[in-house]
This record gives sequence, structure tokens and C-alpha cells, in this order.
Amino acid sequence: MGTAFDQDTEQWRARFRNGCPSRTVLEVLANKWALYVLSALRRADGPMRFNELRRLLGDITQKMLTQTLKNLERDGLVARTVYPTVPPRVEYALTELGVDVGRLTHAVGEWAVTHAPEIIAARARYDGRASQPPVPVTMI
Amino acid sequence: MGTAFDQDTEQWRARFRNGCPSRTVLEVLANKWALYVLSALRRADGPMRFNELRRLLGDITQKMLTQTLKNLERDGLVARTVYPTVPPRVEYALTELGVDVGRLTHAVGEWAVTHAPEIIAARARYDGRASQPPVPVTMI
DNA sequence: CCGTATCCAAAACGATACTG
DNA sequence: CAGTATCGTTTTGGATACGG
Repeated sequence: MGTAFDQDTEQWRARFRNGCPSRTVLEVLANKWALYVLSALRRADGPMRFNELRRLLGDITQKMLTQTLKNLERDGLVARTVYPTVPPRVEYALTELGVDVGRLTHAVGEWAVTHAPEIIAARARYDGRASQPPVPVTMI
Repeated sequence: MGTAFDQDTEQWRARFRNGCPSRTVLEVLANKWALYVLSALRRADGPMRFNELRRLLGDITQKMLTQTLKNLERDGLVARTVYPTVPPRVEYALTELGVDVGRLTHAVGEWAVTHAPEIIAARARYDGRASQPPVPVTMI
């Protein structure tokens, strides 16, 4: 028969078997550009056009911007509005949920500002203090 | 000459050029097993041995557990202690920074519990409500 | 202007076999 | 017990060309 410990363990395990919301949220944010697109839209505090985003982000390719925006739209974080003009005009803006995610990423950023230097230092220690490039730690 | 807007834009861009701490933190958490290993060590609230972790996590391979622990150790989140016995005994525990990351992931989990269902619903809407598998949304 | 489609390289992940 | 080494698959990101 299972002990009380086994039951707790099974409960704990169940959270990882699939559908773990923490994982879902991290999947949204963990790809290369999502954080930056979100930040750009948050900064704009209003709708932005496709090429406006592209110029702001600088070195993102069309493919990756399209893909990132599509994912964010799918996840309900960004709203896409198409104006049927010629040439076409497409605007992107944060949804309510997107604004809320922005608060979450801001919290992560706050934590990062104070603790990422410790992570970077730990890495330098682990890597054997050989030829460490000068890392700017004052950014967000 | 640059306008005030251009200067703000350049400042904003500078945060993405490299060394963005938010990115650093997400890199730590975004891989497949880090969150779960962290959670296991947090739950144990003390040192755990390699195979103890392996059994608890269930379907992780040796390779991925080794790799994940190595990364977490490199990032200063987990402390590895080797006892020179035969057979060898190796213990893993959260560092202070690891405990602190635990608080961060807990915050993400809290947000996820309340909002991941909205993300999942948005995906279902976007995907055209075709054959959605029953998703358990009450987990962490 | 706002995308798609295609191809390619690199990285993450997993299965399996072997070692002090 | 606690790993390392190797190999194959899958996923991710980027470059380029083309279309409504």
C-alpha cells in the first residue's frame, strides 16, 4: 500500500506529467524574440505596424518577426488588426492579457537586474576564470 | 542630429544588444528540465542524491539530468558535494541564489495558475476549435 | 507593405552503450 | 552510484527568394 509520502510524491509528479502552466508561460517567453517584441509594444503603449517593429528591433528577420507575432497572437497576448487598404496596413497591439504578461516580464526584469550579475559571476567562476569578456551588467 | 526620441530609442535598443539580464534568467529556466529539478530540490528542502532525483523525476534520462544539474551548478543555483566514498556519494542542494530563483519561479507559477487557462483558451480559439484534447488547468 | 515558401545550419533532446 | 561518449532525431533560427 502507498504511504502518505508516496501520495505527496504522486501529487507532486502529477504537476509535471503535462499541462504544467508554468511551463506554458515559459514557452511563451523563452524564444529568442518574444520578450523584445513584447517590450517594444509595451513601450509604444499603442498599436505598431509591422515594419515599424522591424526597424525598431533592428536585426530581426521578416520570418522571425512574423513567426513571433503569430505565436503571440495565438497565445492571446497580441491583437492583430488588418486595414483593407492598398498597400495593406497591419497593426499590432498588446491585449489585456499581453499587458499583464508585460507586468510579469517586468517582475522578471527587476529580479534579473539585482541577481543576474550573481549568475554571471557564478558562470565565470565555474568556467575557470579564463578570458572572461567584459560583461555590461547595468542593462535590463 | 539625433532627436530626443532617437536617444530614447537607442537606449532602449542597447538593452537588447547583448547581456540582457532578463534573457539570462530566462535562459536558465527555459530548458526542458531546469524548472522541475529546481522544484524537486526546493521540495526536498535539503540535499538530494543523483539517483534520488532521477527516480523522483521519473522519465528524465541520465544525460539530461547530468546536463541540467551541471548548468544549474554553473549558474550558481545548485551546490554539488562529492563524498569520496566507495561507491561515490554525490549530493545536490539549492544555493542561496537557487532558493531565490525558487521564489521567482513560484511567482511565475502563481501568475500561471491564474492566467495560463486564458492562454490555453486563446490557443484553442486561434487553432479553430478543432479536436482540442482535454487540458487539465488546475495544475502548477 | 506585409507577408509565404524553401532551404540550410545549429542547437536541444533522447536512446543506448560504456566506465571508475 | 554517478556519471561519460556517441549517435540519430527533432526543433529552432537565419538567409534568400517570391507573391498578393
